[in-house]
Amino acid sequence: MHWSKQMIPTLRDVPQEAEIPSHQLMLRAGLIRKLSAGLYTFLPLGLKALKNVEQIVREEMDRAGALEVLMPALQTQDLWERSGRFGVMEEVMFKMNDRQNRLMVLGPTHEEVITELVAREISSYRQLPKNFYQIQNKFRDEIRPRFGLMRVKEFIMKDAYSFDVDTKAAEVSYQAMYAAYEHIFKRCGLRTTAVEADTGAMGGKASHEFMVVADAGEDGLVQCNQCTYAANVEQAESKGSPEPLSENDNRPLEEVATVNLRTIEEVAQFLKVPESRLIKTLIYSVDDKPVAVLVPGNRDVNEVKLARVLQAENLQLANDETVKKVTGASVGFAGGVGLSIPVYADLNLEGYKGAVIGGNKRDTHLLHVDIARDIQVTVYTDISFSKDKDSCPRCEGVLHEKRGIEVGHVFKLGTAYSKKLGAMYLDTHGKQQPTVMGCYGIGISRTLQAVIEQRHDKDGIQWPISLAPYPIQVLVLNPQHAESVEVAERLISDLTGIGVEVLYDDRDERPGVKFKDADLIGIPIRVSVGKRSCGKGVLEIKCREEKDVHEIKTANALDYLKTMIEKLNQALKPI
RNA sequence: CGGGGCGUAGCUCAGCCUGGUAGAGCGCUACGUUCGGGACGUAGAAGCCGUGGGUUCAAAUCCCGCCGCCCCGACCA
Repeated sequence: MHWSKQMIPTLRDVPQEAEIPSHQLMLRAGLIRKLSAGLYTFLPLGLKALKNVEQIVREEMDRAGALEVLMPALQTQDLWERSGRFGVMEEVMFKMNDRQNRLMVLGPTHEEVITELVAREISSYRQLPKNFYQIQNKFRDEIRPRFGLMRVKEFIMKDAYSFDVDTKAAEVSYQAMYAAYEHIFKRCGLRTTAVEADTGAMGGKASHEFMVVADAGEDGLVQCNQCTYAANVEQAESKGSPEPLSENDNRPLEEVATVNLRTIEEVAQFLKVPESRLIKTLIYSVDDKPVAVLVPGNRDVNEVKLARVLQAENLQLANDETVKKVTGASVGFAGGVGLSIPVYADLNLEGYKGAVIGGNKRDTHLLHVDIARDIQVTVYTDISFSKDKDSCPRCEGVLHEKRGIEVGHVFKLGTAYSKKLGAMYLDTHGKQQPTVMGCYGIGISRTLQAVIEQRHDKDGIQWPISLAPYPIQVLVLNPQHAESVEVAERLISDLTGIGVEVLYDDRDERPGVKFKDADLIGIPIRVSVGKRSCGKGVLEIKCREEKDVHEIKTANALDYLKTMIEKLNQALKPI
């Protein structure tokens, strides 16, 4: 492909709209252009790379025995009513009416559609297991699209759904997908970390997210420095901090005036104690009943964990009025002592002594709190967020907090959808059973951007050869120099002959411009031809990821390049 | 949706405070000189100053509304 015939609108300046490196580079390298917030056009180079991701995903899904289908993006609302998810998902769905005034939605995901299909088509254990996948556009009315392709309103996703006869068989399907995901991301040149995750609005029993560790990530995760434990912070078990939080203090409770000091920070500063010495008391409304929640002053309540512990449908911080009624004081002075509502205390607080807590009285806190002595705790349980440097819940190691981009997610769904939508089969005894489901997503477009986020330098993208729009780029430094052109075109024709697609920078530009653009768009192998190299009878070959330029005799160049491509491919082979 | 910022040429931005001829660099077109890491000269094209209203003799500039975009938060497979 001649550069002059391609459409590669590289930019010298960073567009104002882009903040993170991968987003900036996608725009500058001419991969994408924005139509509107959260909506992007893929330009030719971006589309080629995207299709390469798709192809890898397709190959690995096929290899894992999944069957490709394509479901409609446009769906009827009643399907969502039947699964009972219309309520939870309504906010993110684009909705419209057809000409018969039926309410339609653009699919944010496809559990409903596939389960409906399976309900109709599968009726016997003999037809199971099955795993269906598709690569298709999903639509979500995101509250805040951001970071280029990271979070958008329309994006490309691979979603797969497995159906099994029982939990044990479903586990096999789950593991097969987990393994396929490891292969996929490895082939994409990504380093990912699989973390235990919350299942959120998907429902279901267990899940893992595949994270690309990056500062620009939207999710927090913790990872053990010794064992393999890693989890989303939403989910991570908290074994607490290794540092001792309390001191041996057997003095009786004592009131202290804390006039207008409401926040943990203010009180800690005033009393000159570390924030961890305070006990944070929060009043929650749980399905309209108040409960008190106690966590160390330096930790935050994890509402996901809390909701799980309380088996709550609806959980929110209580309003000021309730707080006053329950504690007798306004927000800021609530404390766990002497409350007549259930008190849930974080595990980290067990055995706390010498603590400080709100006095349930305006402008008052209590000193020398001994939680066992002074507070009627209903139960100690894990309800706070894990923090950097917490002890690992699995071993003696220490957890480290990182940011991650979620590129894939695998869920064990159980039978919730199959029961609601009637995806039943007859077992060997002729009994009706619900299929046991799993679902597995990969953000294709997001993965593409995550690769750039992880593989770039100050000059531009560093594509893995598996995703690169072209594996090789040939620069003719001076198109006026007939011999250069001749040498270049002969090489290109040789490469094309063995099935290697080449980007040929034939533009009448100064060499510097071509070098800069080559680095920016990140083609893995660069071959330059100029007067100098022609004089020596060599070609200059450089790997985008390496510094050194290799001078290779023109006659040997083809073999050299073949080996180089092979080597680059080899490095991306899954184990 | 709450908080913050920004909308002026294709891109990056100045001009706005203190109202009076719409600017720079890059990019683009033509010609010439150049030609191994984003060249130089000359001549050009290109802007409803986001949008609607108001104030004023006069608005890119001051005031009000709206729209769009970006960031933080809340929210979210």
